[in-house]
Amino acid sequence: MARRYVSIKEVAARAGVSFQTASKVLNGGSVRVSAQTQARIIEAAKQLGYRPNTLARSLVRRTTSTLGLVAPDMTDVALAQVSVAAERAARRHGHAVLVGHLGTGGEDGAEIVRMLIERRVDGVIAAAPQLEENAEVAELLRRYVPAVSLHSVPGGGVPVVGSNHRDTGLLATRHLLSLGHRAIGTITGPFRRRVVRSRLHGYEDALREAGIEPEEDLVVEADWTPRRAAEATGLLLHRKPRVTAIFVHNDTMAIGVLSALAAAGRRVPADVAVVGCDDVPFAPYLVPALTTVHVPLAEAGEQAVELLLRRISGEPGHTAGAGTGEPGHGPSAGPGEARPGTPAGPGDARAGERVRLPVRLVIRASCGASPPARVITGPIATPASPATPGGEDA
Amino acid sequence: MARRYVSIKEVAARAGVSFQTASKVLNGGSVRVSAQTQARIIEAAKQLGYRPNTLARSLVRRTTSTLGLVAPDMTDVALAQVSVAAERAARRHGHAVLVGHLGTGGEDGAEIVRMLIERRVDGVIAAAPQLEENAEVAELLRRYVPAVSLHSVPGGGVPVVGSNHRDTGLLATRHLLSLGHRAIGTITGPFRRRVVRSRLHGYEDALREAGIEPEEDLVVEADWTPRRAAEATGLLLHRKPRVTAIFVHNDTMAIGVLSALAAAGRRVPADVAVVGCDDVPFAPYLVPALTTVHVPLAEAGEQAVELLLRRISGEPGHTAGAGTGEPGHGPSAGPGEARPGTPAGPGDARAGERVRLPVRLVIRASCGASPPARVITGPIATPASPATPGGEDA
DNA sequence: CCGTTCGAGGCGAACGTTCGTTCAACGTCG
DNA sequence: CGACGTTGAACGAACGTTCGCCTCGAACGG
Repeated sequence: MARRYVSIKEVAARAGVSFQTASKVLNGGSVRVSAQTQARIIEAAKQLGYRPNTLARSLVRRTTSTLGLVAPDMTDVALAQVSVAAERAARRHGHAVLVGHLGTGGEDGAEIVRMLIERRVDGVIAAAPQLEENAEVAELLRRYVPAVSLHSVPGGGVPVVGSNHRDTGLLATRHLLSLGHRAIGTITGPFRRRVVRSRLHGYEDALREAGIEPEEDLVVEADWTPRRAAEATGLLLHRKPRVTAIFVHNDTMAIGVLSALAAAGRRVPADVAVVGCDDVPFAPYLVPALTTVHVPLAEAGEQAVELLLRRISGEPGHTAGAGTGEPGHGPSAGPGEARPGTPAGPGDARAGERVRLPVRLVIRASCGASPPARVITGPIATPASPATPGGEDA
Repeated sequence: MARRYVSIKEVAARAGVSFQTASKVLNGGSVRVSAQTQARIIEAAKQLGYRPNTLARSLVRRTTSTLGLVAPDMTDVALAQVSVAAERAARRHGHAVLVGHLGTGGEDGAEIVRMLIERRVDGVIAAAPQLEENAEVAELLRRYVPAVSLHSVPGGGVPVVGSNHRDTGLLATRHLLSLGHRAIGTITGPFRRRVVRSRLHGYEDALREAGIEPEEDLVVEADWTPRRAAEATGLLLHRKPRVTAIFVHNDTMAIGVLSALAAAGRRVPADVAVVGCDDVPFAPYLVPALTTVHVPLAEAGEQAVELLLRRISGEPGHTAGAGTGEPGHGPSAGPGEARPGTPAGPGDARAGERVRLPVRLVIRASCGASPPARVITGPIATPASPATPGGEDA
C-alpha cells in the first residue's frame, strides 16, 4: 500500500548523481549533461515511477499552470458546454483546471474565488451569469488574479468574451415578424441578468422597427428552468390568449414552453410559433424541431482561455496583456452594439477587453417557416436605434 | 498591476514577530500566543490582504486538500449532475476539485489521471463511463492514488458507488409488461458499456419472467445522443413495425425517440409507450411527460466524495486504503457479473467496496399508465433469476 | 533567595523543486 | 609547460509554509 511518491532525490541516488543534475535532465533536456548520465537518470526515473511534484515546482517557479473556473449551477446543458470547452482548451495548453460550482444564488462566488486564489491559480475564468452582480468577486478578480469573464463584470477591468445578446433578441424577433406574427410574447430568464435585459432589448427594438409598441403583458419572467417556463407560458396564454409566437430565452425553457402549449391545446407552429436560444444538441429533436438562435458557447469557453493565457503571459495591449487579440476578426465582430461614444472597435484603446462571438439564427420547424435549417447570421447592423447602450454581455 | 502575493513573513514583520509565530496564529488559533500578539498578527494579515500559499502548505503537510475528478464528455445533463454534486460535496469538506474532461473516446483518460497525480491530488473520482474499459487508468488509480469510481473498474481494487442497472432495466420493462405490452423494443447505449449490458440484462430478465423470449431485432444500439437514438428508432420501427413500447437507456435519447416516433406518425403513448432512464430535470416537460427510471446521480457524486474522503483519512474497513494490496483478489476481479460466490452484501468482508443507490420508477404520461407520478422503487428481489447476481455497476 | 514551572515566542529543519554559480578534470593552444 | 576553455556535474540558495523543540524571563512556592 506504499502510496509514497518517489522524489527526485531518490532517482538521483539510484543514478548516482546529485538531485539537481537529475532535475536538469528530467526537465530541460540536454543541458550540459553527458548522454550516458542522462540515460541513467531517465532509466532510474522510469524504474522508480517518478512523477515530479508540481507543488514544489510551482513554489519556486511562482506559477502553477492551473486555471480556476467559476462555473454555474450547470443544470443547463448549454452552460456545461462552456466549462467543458474551457477545460479542454486549458489542458491543451498544459494547464489544469480547478473548478467551483456556484450555488443557485451565486452568493458563494467570493468564497470560491478566494479558494482559487489561495491555491494560486494563474488565472480565473468567470463563467457564470450569476457573477454579473457580484461586486465582491469582481473586486477579487481585479486585485488578485488575471481573469476573463464570460459575462459582464461590475466595475469593469476584466475582459469579457461572449456574444451580443441584443442580437439574439433581434434575430429571433425579426424572424417571427417576417413570418407575419404581430402578437409575439417572450419567456425570459431573470430580469436582473444582463443577458436577459439585452435579449429583451433586442426583442423590443425589433418590434419597434416593425412599428409595434412592446407590451408589458407579453413579457413573462421565468428562471431558465422548463418548470417555470411552463408556468410562465400558462400565464402568458392567460393574459394574452391571442399570442401567436413566443421567443424563449433558452432552449431548456423551450421544452417547458412546448409542454405548456401542448397542455393548452395549441399546436406548434400552426397556432403558436416558438423560437429558442442557445441551440443545444437536442434542439433539432424536440417536436417540432426547435428554431433557435445559435450561441457559440463552446467557442466562448475556448476563446476565454486563449485570451486569459495571453494575458497571463503578459502579452502587450494597453490593458496589460489584454489586447492585440482579435484583430479585425469576425464580420463586424466586436462593436455589435450601437454605442456612438465608445465603439470599442479594433484599434481602440480598449480592444481586447471584449471579444464578440457572432450568433446566428437556425431555422427549423417550430416557427413554421418552410425550408429546413436555414441560417441567418448576426451580428446585425441596427438601422436606427441608438437606444440601447453598449453593455451587452455574454 | 502589482499582482504579488504577500507572504507570511511580511505579515510577521509588520506585526513584529517571527514568521513561525505568525503561522501558528494564522492557522491553529490559540496556541500559546498572547491575545495581544494574536490580535496584532491578525490585524497585520488583514491589512496586507494575506492569503496563505497552499502550495507551500501542501508541500510540508503532504496533502493538498484537492480531489481529482475525471469527468465525461458532459453533453448529457445527467452526467453533469454527478460532477457538480461531487464538487460541491468536496468543497463542503474543504477540498478543491481539479477536473479533466474525457474526449468522446475516453482514450485520454490516462493522460488526465497522470496530470492529477502530478498535481498530487489526495484522491480521484472516476466519473466517466468510458473509463470502464481503460485498464491503464485502473492501474494508475490502484497504484498511485486513492480513488472511487462511479463505474466498474477493470481489475477491481477501486470501490464503486452507483446504482444497480439491472434494476433499471427490470423496473422499466416490468412496468411496460404490466401495462400489457408484449412487443417491447429498447434503444440502448453502446454495448461495450457495462451499464448498457446491465440494463439489457434487466430488460431480458423481465421479459423472461413474463414468459417472453427476448428478440435481437428489438434491441437497437445507439450512443446516448438524441440523434442516434432517433435513427435507431427508425430502424426499430422498420424491423419491428408492431412494437408497442420502447425502453430507452437514457432520457436524452428519449427526446430523439419521441421525435422519431412523431415523424413516423406514431402517437405516444397511444400507439407506442416510452420509458426512459435517469430522470433528468426536463423529463416531466417532454410531450408527453416522460415515464422514466430515476437514477440518483447527484447523490452518487456526493457519496463518492464521502467515501473517498473516508478512504483518504485512512478509515478502517478491511480494504484499508486500497485493498491491502490486492492480495489474491486478481481474476475474481471485483464482484463482477455472474459471480455467485461473492454477493458483496452489507456486512460482507468487502463492504465499502461498493455502495449501492436504489433506483426507482417514476410514472408519468409517456407509458400510458393513468395515475400521475406514481413511484415504484428498486432494488427488487428477483423471483427466480440467479443468473445475474449483484455485479451491476453505476 | 533559589529552583521550578509555565507562558510566550524564537529557531532550525524539512517539504521537493529550480536556477544560477562553482568546481574539478581534461584537453588545447601558444 | 602553464594559462585557459570546455565540459560535466556538484552545490547553495530560495520558494512559503508547518512542526517540534528550545530558550528566555517572570512568577511562584518553599
